[in-house]
Amino acid sequence: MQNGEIAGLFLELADLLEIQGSNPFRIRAYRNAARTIENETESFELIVKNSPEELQSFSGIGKDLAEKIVHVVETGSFSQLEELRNEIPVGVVQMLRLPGIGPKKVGAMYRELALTTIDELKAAAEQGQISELKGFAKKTEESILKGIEHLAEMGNRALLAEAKAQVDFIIEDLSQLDSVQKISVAGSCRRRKETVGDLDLLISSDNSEEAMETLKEHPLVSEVLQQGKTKQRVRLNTGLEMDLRVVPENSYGAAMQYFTGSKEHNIVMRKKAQERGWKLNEYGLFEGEKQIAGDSEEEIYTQLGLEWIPPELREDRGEFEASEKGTLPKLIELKDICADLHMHTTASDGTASIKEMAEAAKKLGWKYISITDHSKRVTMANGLDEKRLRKHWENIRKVQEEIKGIDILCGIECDILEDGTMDLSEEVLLEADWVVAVLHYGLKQPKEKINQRLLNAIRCPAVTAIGHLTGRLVNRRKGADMDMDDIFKAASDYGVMMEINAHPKRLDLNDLHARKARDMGIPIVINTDAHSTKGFDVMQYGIFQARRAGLEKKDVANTRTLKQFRKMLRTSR
DNA sequence: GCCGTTTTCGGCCCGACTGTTTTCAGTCG
Repeated sequence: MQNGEIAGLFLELADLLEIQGSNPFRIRAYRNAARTIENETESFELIVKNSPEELQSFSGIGKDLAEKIVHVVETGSFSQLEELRNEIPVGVVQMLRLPGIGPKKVGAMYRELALTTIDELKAAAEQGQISELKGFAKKTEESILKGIEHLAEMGNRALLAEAKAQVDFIIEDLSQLDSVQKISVAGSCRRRKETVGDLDLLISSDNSEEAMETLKEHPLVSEVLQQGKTKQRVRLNTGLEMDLRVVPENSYGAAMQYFTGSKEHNIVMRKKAQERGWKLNEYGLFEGEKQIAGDSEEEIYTQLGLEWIPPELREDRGEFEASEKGTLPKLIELKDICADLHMHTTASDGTASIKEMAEAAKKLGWKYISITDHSKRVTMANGLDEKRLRKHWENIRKVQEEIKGIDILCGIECDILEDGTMDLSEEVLLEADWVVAVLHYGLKQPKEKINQRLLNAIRCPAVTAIGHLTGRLVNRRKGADMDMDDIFKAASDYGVMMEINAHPKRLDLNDLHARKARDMGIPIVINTDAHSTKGFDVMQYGIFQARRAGLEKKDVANTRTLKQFRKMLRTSR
C-alpha cells in the first residue's frame, strides 16, 4: 500500500467527521497526519512491517494514529472509517466539492432532507426545497445549482503550464495601469506546483477599483464571483478561478508571503511570530499595533530568524530547519542548463529534422544535445529498428560535420518491453552515446513485474538513464506501481541517471522522488522530450520541478560541460 | 487527536467576503 493511499483514508475520515460535526481540532489532527504520510518518501507500509515503533516519531502521529496506520496497512481500512462510511453515503461527501458549500451545510442537507447524492441535491434545489431550510435561502440554492453545473465541466486542477500562461497574460495587461505599483502571481502557481487549483494575483495599489474594473473587463475573464474592497474573485474562460488581492505598498511583502503559502508553511510562520509575542498577517508582522516588517518578504523572514525561503520550498518539508541552520540549497536555475538529452526528430514522431533541432538548441545557448528517437516497439511513432537506427546515427554524424558550436550525441529512447527485455539488441545499444530506457507499455502490470523490468534495464550495461520513470500523466494517468527504494538503490549502484521529464503533462520524476533520487547519490538529468523545436520551451517546467525537489546545479548532470558529463556516465560506457 | 524549554491539560493561524442575519456563522484561501 502506497503512502498516498494511507493518507487518502485519513483525509476521507476527516471529511466524514467534519460533516458529522466532530471536534475541529481532532479533524485537523487527521489532516495533519495525512499530510505527514503523503510527504514522506519512506514507505509507511515498510515502516509498519519493519519497525512500527518508529511511527510515533513522525510529527502529528501519536499513539492512536500509529495504531490506525498499522491496521490500515494490515487490513486496508480501520473500524472507525468503516462505521462512518456506513453512516454517511459517498454522495454526501462529494457535495463538499461544491464551491461555497462546506461541511455544516452538507450536514444540514443530509440530516434535514436525507439527500444522499449530487443528483438528489440538484432535484431538491430545483424544487426549491433547499431555500426552505434554516440558514439557507434563495442565493444559496442558486449557487448550489450553479456549482453542480460547473462541477460537471471542470473538476480537475489545471496544469501549471496552462495556469501560468493565463496569469502571465493578465499580469502583462494589468501592469500597464498607472495605479498598479507592483503586481505578481502568488499561491501554488508561484510555488510552481505541478497543478494549480486556482490562481492568486497580488497587486499593490492605492486605487483598487481601477484594477478590479480592468480585470472584470479582461478578455480572459468570464465572470465576477465576489467583489469587496480589497478582494475580487473571478472565473476565467477556461473555468479556472482567480483571486485578486489589493494591498497597500508597505504590506506588499507580507501579502506576497501570506498568499504564496503553502498553508502549512504559513502556519509555522505565524507560530514563529506568536512565539515572539508578535502577530503575522497579510498586512505585516506586528508588535502590538506597530508594524515591524511588511515591505518585503526578506524582512519578514529575517525578523523571524530565518533566511528568505524560495517559494518552491515552502511546503513545511524541512525548509525551516535548513533556513535556520543556513543550509538552504542554492536552487538550480534555467540558465544553468546547457544541454538536452531527450528529443525526437522526423526519424520517428518528431516534426523537425536533426539539423533544425540542433540549430534551435544552439540558439538557446545549449552546448550539446542527444537525439533520442523511439525504438521499434513504438510502432505508432514509427520507432526505429537496429538497421534504421544505425542509418539515423550516420545522418546525425553528417549533420554534426555541417554545424559548429553544438555537439550532437547519437542517442535512443529504448523501450523496456513487457517481458523485461530491451527493445533493441545490447550490441546496437552499446554503440550509442546515450540510451534512455523507458516504460511505455504494460504500465498496469503488478508492482513486482514493473520492478523487475526496471531493474533489468538498469543492469543492462548499455543503459545510461531511465526516462519518465513512472509513466504517469499529471491529472490523467497514475504511473506504474514500483518500489522506489529498490529502483533508486540499483540506479545508484550501477551509475544510471534518472530523468526529470520536463513536459508539463509528465514532470516525472515528481518533486519528492527527485529529492530522494538525489539524496541517494543519483545524478539527475532534466530533459524536454521535445517533438519539435518549440518543444524546448518546456525546459522551465523541469527546472521548476527540480527546484521543488531542492536540487542545486551540481545535482543535475546536464549543467556540466560535455567533457564533465561524459565522466559522469556509468563505467561501462 | 496531538503536543509540551512556563503546560500531561488546555491549547491548537488569521482575515475577507457572502448570505442570512440583526450581530454572526459558514466558507475559503
